Amino acid sequence: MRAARERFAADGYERATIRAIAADAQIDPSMVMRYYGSKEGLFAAAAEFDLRLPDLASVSPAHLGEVLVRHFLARWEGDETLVALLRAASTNPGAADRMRGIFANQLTAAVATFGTDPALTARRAGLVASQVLGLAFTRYIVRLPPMVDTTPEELVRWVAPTLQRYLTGTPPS
Amino acid sequence: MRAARERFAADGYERATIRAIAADAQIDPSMVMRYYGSKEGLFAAAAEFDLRLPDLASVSPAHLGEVLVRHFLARWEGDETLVALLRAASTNPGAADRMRGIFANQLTAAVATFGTDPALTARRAGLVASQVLGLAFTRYIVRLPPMVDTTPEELVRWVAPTLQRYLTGTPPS
DNA sequence: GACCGTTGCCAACACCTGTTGGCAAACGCG
DNA sequence: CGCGTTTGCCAACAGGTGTTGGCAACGGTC
Repeated sequence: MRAARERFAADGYERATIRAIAADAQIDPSMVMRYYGSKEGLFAAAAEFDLRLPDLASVSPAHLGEVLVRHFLARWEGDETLVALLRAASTNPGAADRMRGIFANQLTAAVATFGTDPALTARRAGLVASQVLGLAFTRYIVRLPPMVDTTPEELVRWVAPTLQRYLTGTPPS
Repeated sequence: MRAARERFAADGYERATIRAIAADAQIDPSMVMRYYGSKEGLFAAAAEFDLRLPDLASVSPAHLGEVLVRHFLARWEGDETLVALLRAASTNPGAADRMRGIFANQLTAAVATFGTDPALTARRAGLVASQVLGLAFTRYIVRLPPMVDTTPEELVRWVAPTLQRYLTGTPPS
């Protein structure tokens, strides 16, 4: 399972072969099939993920953005599942589905916990996702040098105000 | 060529097969090889791209963010080359290289045209890239509903202030 | 008309993919 | 011990991949 996540994170869905994963885990490829049924099943099991978002209702409203960026960065650096999902979502419809589900459900739910116009929560969550995923995409996938070289803390300081505005800012005219 | 771009944009690098591209273009797969040498060569030719960034020096400094988002959105909607590149960059190292080059050179150069601390231009460009690519990723690749349903003009209004701050804002303490 | 480069098509190669079935060994339990 | 289940491995299948070479038809040039 760890081997699967590593391969999926490093190579994406199509390049990560069952044979390579099995070799990493020092088992036979057919074992993978017997346990997970198919490659899609394996990926589905490997991409199980919980954002573990904190309860935003108990966060000082002025620090929502900061808390969120810090949380996402920590989650990303500590668990390569999200990177695997991110890579795979670009080419695999099932992975894109799952990513959509994670952000639509977990993130939108979190955004909804603190009082905001219900008609806008989905859009606010979407905008937050766009910045957070863009951060991950440029830092972990494309590896743009300025994004890789910047420390997490510095990124937090730059990006936090963005999320703060997406979350609590007044809608533009 | 058009068929190649469409396939790469829709399927990503590994799923887009030479045979399928050739079938779309109603030619023989071996013709593709003779013209472009290899699949990588074909992709390199198909992914040739110019952001066509406007001259930022001649833009009112207060509207830099707005002009940039609008330009990027128009560029993205009108030419699927960028989507192809974005999809492919997640799994193909060569495509990631090219994407890095495009944003490192073209975008950083544009950011450098208006006076800003040279030590910060790369970081500013990186942050802009993170928001712009995140926007594209959530809208065109993962297709998060709130990002797909929002009109370009509304997106401009939400995102412009973000880019504006990344470009001209004072660095956070 | 003779020549040569291009265009087009077909078949095949070598390789890798996910997936399947069978068969031997090990294990748990009555 | 005996027996059913699990574990592990090997070989093979069927299909798809990028890539190659050859061979016929065409088109312009002298």
